[in-house]
Formats: sequence, structure tokens, C-alpha cells
Amino acid sequence: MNISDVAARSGLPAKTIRYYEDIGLIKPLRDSNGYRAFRDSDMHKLAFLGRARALGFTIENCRALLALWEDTSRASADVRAIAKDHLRQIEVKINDLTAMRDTLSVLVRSCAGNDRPDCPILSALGPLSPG
Amino acid sequence: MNISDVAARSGLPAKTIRYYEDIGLIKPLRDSNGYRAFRDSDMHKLAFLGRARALGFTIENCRALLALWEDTSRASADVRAIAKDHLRQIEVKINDLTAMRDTLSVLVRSCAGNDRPDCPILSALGPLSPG
DNA sequence: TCTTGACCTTCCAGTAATGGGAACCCCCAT
DNA sequence: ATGGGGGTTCCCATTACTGGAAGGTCAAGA
Repeated sequence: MNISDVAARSGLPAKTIRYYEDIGLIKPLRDSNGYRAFRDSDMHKLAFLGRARALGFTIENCRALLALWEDTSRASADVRAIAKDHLRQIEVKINDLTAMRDTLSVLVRSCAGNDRPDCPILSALGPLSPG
Repeated sequence: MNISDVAARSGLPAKTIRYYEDIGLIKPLRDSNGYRAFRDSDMHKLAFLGRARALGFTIENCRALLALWEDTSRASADVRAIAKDHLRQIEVKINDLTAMRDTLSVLVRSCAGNDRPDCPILSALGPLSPG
């Protein structure tokens, strides 16, 4: 399989696949012409990586998860710890964003949005004038 | 005012303040010794920027908002448009993260997290074995 | 056989918004 | 004069890619 094949099948851009090789996540073989030759196992790893990334795992977490995936004598506790930690971080982000959204939506609702200069949004950002 | 003064008052790191000058958000004067000399107006702008950043506005949005803030003949519609667009993007992010969180929390809950290898999390990421 | 176009390769640079740290200057107090 | 705590510029690193240039390879058609 050439790179465009695995790109199509995994849903990952060829650029990303090259990058993943670059950082050591996959190690495809090479044809005599220098082209990457992907095995099914490379394909499976890429699919794994695509799903893990879609769940927001960082590349380093993906690396750890991939290693656990390949280690049939892993302990599920190790996988769970990574996922739980990631889940916690996502919850923190959601909380931050929700606070922003709440503040912003109040401000947006309170702004007339016309051609007059009075604006509660700017008032919230800068109670004083700049000068 | 020297940079550490405005840093303390605005809550922004000195590094960030230098960066903001670098990209043209503020233009503090200079003392004869080369030290930045911040006026109250610089301080106010930094406070404005800090609040806008805390609401998640990008630097470029901050630049636009700052310009509107300084333009007393602005139309509040312009401010509102920026804020509304940003609000929309935050909502998209919240939705994405919430979907991740929901999937992850189910998986984390379903994983025993012991020293056995069976793991629903890995099963979800890679239905097939890597080899 | 030549050419065209679609592949593939590597490498370099850029993104957003800082943070770290080196190397160096300045000022004040002892 | 010396020490410590300011300040300055400059470059590199971060995350996870993305874009693009310059060039090698391959298969098909004229």
C-alpha cells in the first residue's frame, strides 16, 4: 500500500501519516524506489491513532496507548489511568469554555448591535476609556 | 511605570507584555536608558487585552476590539459581530469536547482498571489487533 | 520514444500565544 | 566596587500539524 491508499482508508492526510512516521509512531517499510510500503499492521495502527486523536488524546498519550495496545500483557488499569486523566482535562476545558460562553452570551444579548457606539461588551472589557 | 509594574497591575506576565508590543497591540514610550515607559493608557489597554483574552478572544480579535474601543464613533454592531462569532466558535468547541467527554466517560466506566489486559477502551480504539 | 500528469520523496517554514533561557545592560545600596 | 534585582534583545521550544518548493518515479497515451 502506498501512502495515498492508507490515507484514504485511515482518513488521515498523507502529511499527517508522514509526520507520524517521523515521530516514530509507525515504521512502514520502504520499496526499492523509496516509497513507503504500508503493511496491514501499519494501517491498523493509523486507524487506532485516528480514533484516539478524534477523542482528543495528545500524541504522547496516543504513543502510550499504542504501546499498551500492542502489549498483550498490559494491565487495563494503565489504559484506564490515561483515559481518566484525559477525561479530567477535557472536563476542565469544558468548564472554562462554558464560563466564557455564559459571560459572552449575556454580553452579546445585552448589546444593541446597531450603529450607535454604546456597547456593553466594550464596557465589560474596558471600564475606563483608553486615553 | 516599568514593565514589572504594569505586569503586576494588569496580571499579565512581562513576557506577554513585550510580545504585545512586538505585534503592535501597544506602543509604550522608552526612557533614555531603553526601558519601556508605560503610560496609564498603555496600562488600560493591557487590562482590556487581559480581559478579552480571558474570554478567549484571539489576538487578532483583540486587536480589532481594541481598535473599536478606541474609536468613539464605532458602531456597536461591529463589536457585537466579533463577539457573536467568537461565541459561536466556543459553542462548537464545547460541543466537540462534550461529545469526547461522553464517549470517554462511558469507556472509562466500563473498564475494570485492574491488572488484566481486557480493556474496552482499547477495544474501542482498535477493534483489530495491531499485528 | 517522448511527454504529460499524477504520484512519491525530503526539507524548510509557518501556525497561536506564549515560556524559557542566554547574554548583556542599568541602577541603587552597601 | 560589588552584588542583587531590575531591564533589554534574541533565539529556541511548545502542539500537531499544514503548505509549498524542488525534485525523483511511474503508467498511459500520442
